[in-house]
Amino acid sequence: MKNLELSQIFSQMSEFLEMKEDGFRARAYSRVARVLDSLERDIGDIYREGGAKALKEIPSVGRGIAEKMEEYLKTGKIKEYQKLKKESPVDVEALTKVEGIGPKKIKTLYQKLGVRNLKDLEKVARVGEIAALEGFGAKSEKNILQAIAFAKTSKGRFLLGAILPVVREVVGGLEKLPEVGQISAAGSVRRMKETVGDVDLLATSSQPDKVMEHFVSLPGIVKVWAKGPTKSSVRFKGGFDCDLRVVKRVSFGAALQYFTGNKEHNILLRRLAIKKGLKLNEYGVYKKKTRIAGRTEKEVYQAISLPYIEPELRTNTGEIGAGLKNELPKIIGYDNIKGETQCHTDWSDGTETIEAMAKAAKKMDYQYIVITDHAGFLKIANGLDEKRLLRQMREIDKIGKEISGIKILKGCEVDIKMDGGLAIKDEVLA
DNA sequence: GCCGTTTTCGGCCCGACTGTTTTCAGTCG
Ligand SMILES: Nc1nc2c(ncn2[C@H]2C[C@H](O)[C@@H](COP(=O)(O)OP(=O)(O)OP(=O)(O)O)O2)c(=O)[nH]1
Ligand SMILES: [Mg+2]
Ligand SMILES: [Mg+2]
Repeated sequence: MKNLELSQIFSQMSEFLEMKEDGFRARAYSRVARVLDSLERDIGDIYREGGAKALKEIPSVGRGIAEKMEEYLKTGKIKEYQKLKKESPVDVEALTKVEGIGPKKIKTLYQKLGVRNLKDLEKVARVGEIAALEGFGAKSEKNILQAIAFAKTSKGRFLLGAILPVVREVVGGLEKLPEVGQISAAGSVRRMKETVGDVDLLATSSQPDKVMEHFVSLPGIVKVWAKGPTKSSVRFKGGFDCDLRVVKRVSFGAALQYFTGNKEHNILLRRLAIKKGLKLNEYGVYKKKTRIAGRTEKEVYQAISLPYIEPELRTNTGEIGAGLKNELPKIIGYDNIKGETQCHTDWSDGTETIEAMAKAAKKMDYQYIVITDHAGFLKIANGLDEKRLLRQMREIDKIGKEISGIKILKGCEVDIKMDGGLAIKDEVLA
């Protein structure tokens, strides 16, 4: 699978082109890198099956980039990339990971100080050579040194499941504030992407300064990257960043749309707005100077002739085209889930009682819950033997009569013996 | 470099924060 390799090469080419002030070509390469990152299929398979023609059918891939993909798949090299790299032999991948360092600064640092990699950068910053540079100063030199240190301890992307508890905690810390109105997770967390690069949060308030002041002094923050009245960004000690945006109530929908992304989805919406003679930003949809939508996301989508699109679908994979034709798929929501079919209780290795589990399921509007504790010989999970299993069944019947509005069903996660048979007799299971 | 039921040429999303700058470039979301 060469998708990742190609994406990284095109990302670097984008930075090199930006150094050469070729902004639009740079954007084309950066776009195609993002497309490759989220491409489900192996680029090699696509090429083998359909050749360069199939490559060009990938959005944002045209003749030029298809040729480069083909060249890489055939030879393992891209001449254009090697040429750019020879012109500026710098490790753009590592250097751009330093917060605040981009292609233009890399160019200056290379041309004036010969900086090629992180080590070089740290060295020239330590001896004060950066501060003396035109366009830089004492502050930027200090920031660079700090940012290098944080880049070294950065953990990259996080699993959604690992970050959700943290999101709840930070949201909880902000909710306490009387100045905070609405608050919501945004970004890749709200889109429920499997991995997230950071935590994005949106709040409404008529006193944003107070909210921001509170935000940047939350416990566990090790660095404030930026702080302003509508946008602040911090690093937590867990190695992840958190961005907070604060807007007025009237802009909540537009801001939530903007901050939920993804980036390409946003750009497509904004282009759609332009086509209609409108302007879309995080404050609303505007006709000339007047805001015509912004309070809710639905309002924003409708103002540009689209149905509401669920966050999970905002991935720039055809959802806008589907929306225009009213062919959006229905996604399975929490309220579509009718019951729980696998759960453990304190009868085996769970922590809650049957009654507590049933009540929790009822609270979630489930119609039924199946109790499936371990059963058989596995002592490590406190598995039920036949006697206890039968006793549990009687208990389930009893609790079922006590709690109305939910059906408690009997089941179990039964061990399989070495000979392939089940560890509980059929008569008991039936 | 990509793209098109307004275009095969001429556009390409739009705004916040910082530092260094006397008016804005660079980076980031
Ligand atoms: N219009 C516009 N919106 C952007 C741009 N960059 C980011 N955004 C919006 C959409 C993103 O989903 C949102 C949050 O930015 P992030 O960089 O945190 O991206 P996101 O959370 O989608 O992915 P992540 O998992 O953090 O890498 O901000 C941009 O260049 N233009
Ligand atoms: Mg994010
Ligand atoms: Mg972010």
